[in-house]
Amino acid sequence: MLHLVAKTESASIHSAKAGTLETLAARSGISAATLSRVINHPQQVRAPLRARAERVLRDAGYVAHGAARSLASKRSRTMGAVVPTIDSALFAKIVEGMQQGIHAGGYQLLLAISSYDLEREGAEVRALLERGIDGLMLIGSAHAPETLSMLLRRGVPFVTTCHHDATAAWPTIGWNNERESERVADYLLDIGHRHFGVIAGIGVGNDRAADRLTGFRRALARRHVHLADAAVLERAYSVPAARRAMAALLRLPQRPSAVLCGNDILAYGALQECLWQELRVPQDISIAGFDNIEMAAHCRPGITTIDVPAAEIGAIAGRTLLQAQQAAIGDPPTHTFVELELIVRGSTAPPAATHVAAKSRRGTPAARVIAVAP
Amino acid sequence: MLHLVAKTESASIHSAKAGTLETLAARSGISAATLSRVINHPQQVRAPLRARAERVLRDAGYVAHGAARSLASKRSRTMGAVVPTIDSALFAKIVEGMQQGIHAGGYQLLLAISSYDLEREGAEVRALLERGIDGLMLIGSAHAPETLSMLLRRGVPFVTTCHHDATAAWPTIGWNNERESERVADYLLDIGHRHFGVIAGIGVGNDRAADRLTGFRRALARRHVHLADAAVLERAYSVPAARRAMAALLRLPQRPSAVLCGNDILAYGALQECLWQELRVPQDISIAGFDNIEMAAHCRPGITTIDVPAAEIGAIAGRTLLQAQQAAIGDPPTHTFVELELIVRGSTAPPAATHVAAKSRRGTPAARVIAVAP
DNA sequence: GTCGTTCTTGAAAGCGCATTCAGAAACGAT
DNA sequence: ATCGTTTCTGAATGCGCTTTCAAGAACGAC
Repeated sequence: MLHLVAKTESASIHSAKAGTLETLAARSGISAATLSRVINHPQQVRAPLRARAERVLRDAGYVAHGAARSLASKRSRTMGAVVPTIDSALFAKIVEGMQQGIHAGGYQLLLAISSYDLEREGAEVRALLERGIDGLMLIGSAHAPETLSMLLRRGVPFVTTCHHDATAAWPTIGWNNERESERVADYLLDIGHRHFGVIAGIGVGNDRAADRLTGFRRALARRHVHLADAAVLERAYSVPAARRAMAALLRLPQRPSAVLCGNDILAYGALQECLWQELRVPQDISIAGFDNIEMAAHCRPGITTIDVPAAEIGAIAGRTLLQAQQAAIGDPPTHTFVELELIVRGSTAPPAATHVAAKSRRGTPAARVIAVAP
Repeated sequence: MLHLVAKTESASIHSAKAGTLETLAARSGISAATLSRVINHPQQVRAPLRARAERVLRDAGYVAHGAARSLASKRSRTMGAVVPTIDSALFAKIVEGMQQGIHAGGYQLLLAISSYDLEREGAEVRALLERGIDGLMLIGSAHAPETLSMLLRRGVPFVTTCHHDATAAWPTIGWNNERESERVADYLLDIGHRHFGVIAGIGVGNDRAADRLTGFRRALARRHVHLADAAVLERAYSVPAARRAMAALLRLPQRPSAVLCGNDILAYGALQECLWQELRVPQDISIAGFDNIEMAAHCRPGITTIDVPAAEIGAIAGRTLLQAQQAAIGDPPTHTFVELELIVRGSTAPPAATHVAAKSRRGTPAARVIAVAP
């Protein structure tokens, strides 16, 4: 290692002034303009000269000065992303997908984290704008008005993901959270559940969490199934918080036969609490989640959930932003509606006889069930 | 929403030319130089003028042009990070910690992903360098020589994390992976295990995985415990891969009484496979991991592992890089040695009598056990 | 061989900002 | 009031690159 250091330090002396195009121009006799052309529009330079220029560039180990490039070309070759947290399999996958998506275009990713705080999000967007990002991905539909206006005013292309809004003036890539969570609830209703508990994400500043809760509520209301206020808990997305919430639900006078969770983290926590309390899932209680993070498939029992193709969403966001670079401003936004699948696993089953006894079981199992795993 | 759009579009017309300092200077009668000073060195401008300038800036909704700033000031206020993947609780937390760490200094994070590929890593570093990052965080000690030389030549401060190397010419923030995994093995040896299986990460281009395996081997060798080649599996960090590996270990003629895993993902997969095969953990088999990701504490049984304070490591990396901005080049690097803790949970226990029978149990339980959870 | 075209190429003009430099203003001492 | 200092302020310069712009080279048609 030390050897390596010594070696490279001598190299640094050697190429100390390898820096600018100007320097190379002076040294090689090829003008800076031509050198620049070779880098950006190779076909504009005739083959022989181009070959020579390429050699010069390569030999000097030339690395362009991004800031100067951005200043002159008015493009930073950088895209931004602001996510609530990256310590979530869902957002991590989305970010990773986006990174891959823009990588093809030679773009780099500037990442910012909002911690589920709209104000903080605005500050981050501003910081990214200041860095001159060429495009931006935001999560969901809930944003401070100034955040959006800042974006619109600067004319920086941006997309919002994890929700769908065909009326938005910018591209959205996602699905209808209300409808999808309705589907989960409908599925549990279909297999006979009538007593529900809900562990939702915290809805403040989080449209996905709020919409999913709304969806749960609507599905139950439509079937005239009562949902007591005490049976609806909003909790941060963490396993311990979910466990505590589940424990609270289990203490309810009328214990739910099924618990709808705002995402798989919550569902996983709920599941664990049941297991630690020696309850059998799904025999004693059914649990459903949302997102289909890796863990949902690999815990025991597996968690019934809605699959979200996170990496793909990120990739689409990236590609959409890439396309927006060419597109004329004013073009109508392209909205990508993402089809989600309900994945039924072992964490859900019809309620035990005692629960169903008084109720008649109507309805057939959900039609859109895609995969059935143990 | 639509309303909002309309509103902001009119705003855009209003402040269309709010752009540059030059423009504001012309409009306000305050020179661009002073405006710039108010932004960067407020104390250099007398209070009355400064107040006026601040109003001008605020009213215009001025947002600096990062590229121009970078070009003129030679600093981009941007730090880079290259991680193997972000879809891992460990790296996600490190990145998030770093983001928080540099946020204080007004820095933004440029994120790149190497997919455990050293060549790709080099390309990403180059791309980040081109963006003019003021500092960089890399994971581990394994890097292409050109990557390091590029960094050293450009004189960009960088740190490497998740390993410790007091001889490195740049700051390292981490621990000794060999030694820590030795500790895990020692603990299992201490409680009586003599038949081991190992599910390690893939060591190619991943010093942490390789070192951890070396540590396991060394601990066993020191106690003269044989480890068959067939009992050592290198696998990608994924639950399904780990499950398959565990299944293979369980088919071994001499079934191990304890399985050492390269990280918690592997341990979790191994655990799940055992459970699905109706084996009791820890009665029938003990499993240990590394990293202490959230799941390790919340699965059943909990996984015995080494706790890695990931977010803190990221934060330290960020702060170190921040400090490096002021520091003179040539200052000796500060290496941060991170103390790790062994966390014993329910996934490990002394081997069943049948296993220990022939062996005498020597040694006392590891001294450095920190927490004991069910 | 000449003239009109089309390609190539280099010189030069910024991109928007930070900063140096020198002049102006303010201040203190006499 | 005057001069010497110190503090402010604005004009001008340049960061390194991309991109006109115009001159020069190459080429084809006659």
